[in-house]
Amino acid sequence: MSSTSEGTVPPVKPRGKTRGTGRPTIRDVSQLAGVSRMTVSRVISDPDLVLPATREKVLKAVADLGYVPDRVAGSLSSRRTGFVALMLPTLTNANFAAVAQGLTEQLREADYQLLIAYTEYNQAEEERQLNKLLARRPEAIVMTGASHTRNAARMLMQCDVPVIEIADLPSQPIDHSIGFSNYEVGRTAARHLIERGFTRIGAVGGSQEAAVRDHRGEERMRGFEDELRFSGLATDLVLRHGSPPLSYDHGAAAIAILLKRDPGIQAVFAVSDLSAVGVLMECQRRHVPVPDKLSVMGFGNFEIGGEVNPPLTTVNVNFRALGQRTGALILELLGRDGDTPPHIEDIGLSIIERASVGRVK
Amino acid sequence: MSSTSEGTVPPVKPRGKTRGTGRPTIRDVSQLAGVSRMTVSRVISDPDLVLPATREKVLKAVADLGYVPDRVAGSLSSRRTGFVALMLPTLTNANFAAVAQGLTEQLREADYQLLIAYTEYNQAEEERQLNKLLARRPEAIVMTGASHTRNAARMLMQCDVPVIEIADLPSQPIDHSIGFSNYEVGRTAARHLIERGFTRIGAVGGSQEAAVRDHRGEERMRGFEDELRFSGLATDLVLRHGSPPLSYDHGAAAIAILLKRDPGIQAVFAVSDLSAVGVLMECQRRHVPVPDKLSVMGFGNFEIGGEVNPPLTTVNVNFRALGQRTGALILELLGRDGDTPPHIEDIGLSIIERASVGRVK
DNA sequence: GTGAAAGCGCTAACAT
DNA sequence: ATGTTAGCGCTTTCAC
Repeated sequence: MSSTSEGTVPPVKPRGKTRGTGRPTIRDVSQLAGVSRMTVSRVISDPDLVLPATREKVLKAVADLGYVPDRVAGSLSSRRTGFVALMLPTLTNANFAAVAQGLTEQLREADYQLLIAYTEYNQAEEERQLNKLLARRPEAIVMTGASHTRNAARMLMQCDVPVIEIADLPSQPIDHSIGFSNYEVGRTAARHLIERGFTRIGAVGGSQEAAVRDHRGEERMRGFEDELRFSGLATDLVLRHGSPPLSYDHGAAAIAILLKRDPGIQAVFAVSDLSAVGVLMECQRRHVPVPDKLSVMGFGNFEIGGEVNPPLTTVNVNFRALGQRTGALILELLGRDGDTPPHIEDIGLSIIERASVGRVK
Repeated sequence: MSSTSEGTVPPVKPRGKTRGTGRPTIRDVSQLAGVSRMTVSRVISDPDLVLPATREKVLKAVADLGYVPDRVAGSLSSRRTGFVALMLPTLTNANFAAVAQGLTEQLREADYQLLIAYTEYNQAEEERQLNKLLARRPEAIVMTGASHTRNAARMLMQCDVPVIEIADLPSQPIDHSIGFSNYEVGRTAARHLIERGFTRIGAVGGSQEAAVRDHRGEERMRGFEDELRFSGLATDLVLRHGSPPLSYDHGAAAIAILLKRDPGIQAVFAVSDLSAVGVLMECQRRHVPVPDKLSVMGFGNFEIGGEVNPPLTTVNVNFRALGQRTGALILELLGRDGDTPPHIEDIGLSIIERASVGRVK
């Protein structure tokens, strides 16, 4: 690690804008190796096209110069950037991060690179970010969510690359879509609680009056409330409170409100596991036994839900697999020439039953 | 949303590779507006350089055509890509996501865009990703961590853009650095527990034999162990177990081992809050009262740590601020011409005292 | 305030 | 298997 005692000085990074030296270009490599620039280009992109002997000469020149190909120039010339754009509401949510992870896993092999933008759940910001993404000429665009500004939707329609809307099955897909129905998540959760005999059932989600809104979460709440209504149950314990991103403290505050509104509440669904864990923690503090007194259910199958006491029953969607499927679809789409009909896929959902939900005896 | 009854068909996204139509270029705009391409370029990049009347004409043509400037071409020509590269171990860690968030907040205004790569705590992967990042000609490079392969270090030395190593103060910084000492985190945590009178103190971290290693976490363990030793305490309860990324289940499994090794253990430090929360949950299940029987301390000030019962004492580093400071430094560096001396900054750390740590009476 | 010419570093297409 | 030519869409530079 440290320099030898021979008086060798540790290497020092050249600093500032040393224009004039600049980085080596493909031309420098070609001159050093005594071949044409095209040969160098071939060695980089498809080595088999070149005689082993020539290849070695070139590779040596590349190594000696520390040449790193310029994909900016390459992209312009070949009209292939190798970028896939990904629009996310936020990075600080394990499930969205898992989507990015899954996508990357698929795309890495094929040498595509993710260009991530995030909106903080703000549609105007989404439009602004989309513009910047489009300027980078991605070869495919992945949008999380199906709700866009008028302008953003137009831009997505007009751009000549595949668009994939994920994590929400849009009623009017722009192009391709892989996801699940958040509305069904809500209904499924409600059905699960109703089947277990509960009649005083509540839910906690975000306020629809908040400046920041989570359309997916609102859909889950709507599905939940509808299912209660269809089953002839009251919906007065469906609470919309606070603004996204909803986390632990949201659940803690919300359950306090509901317990006050009706101390006899039997079960509650939270739009997110994080919020549900908040409910659980608040119940611990108030010595409200879960599930004996109150059953709690969440959404998203976040890791923490499986670790708390009691572990949390949750509606599960495999977000990592969602990212992987999306990546696979992109590879397929970009492999094909010409026309491909829209691919619409529901990856479904499941309930993970754990101990936080009981049953009426 | 739906089409009118006038027989208007809903717009349909043109699919496949409709080469021939293609996107509008600056030339299309210039022709439609009846000006030169340079004038269009000026309207895009610095509108004040152009007469209001001309500007309006151009803007109208831009809107009519749905023109989106091509930054690939722009980057090649101007030799400014507007990219800042960010290398992260993983996206699925709230603190690293917070770094990205903080960075973005700063860079957004100045129209820089993050290019994120992640390594899954794997140095060979880091080198591969670094190559791909460099090919995109970022104007600055942010590396998380200070431990690189020989090749990666060389590439970072040779590239002619600022390099900032963050989240770990390197002993041999390549260029700039903003971070904190993970070793000091460990020592600080140990001191905190020792000051409270504990003598049978343990720690849980990752195995150094694992294929995947977290050098930052290992530093924290080293600092912790050293401090115990300096204070004349035994280190037989310092447990290195499992491979990163360490999460809840790691803590749960590790504390089980330590409780077996010495049921009299009084306090434990976990390299990460997630692991510490796992310890807490396992203690709940085993009815080991925290902090009365066992004190627990973590690192990272993850949100969940403040929500569990009892809330977790932790060593806090403001990662979001770290990202912001890094963004500010980059803006400063890129604003300057020529030479800038290395900027080395310790953002420090603090202890957040909560109820999970008690005191010997 | 606006335009014309040249060229960024690479690759597609064709030629040998 | 390798080389030559032309040009990707923009911005720099300099002229008017």
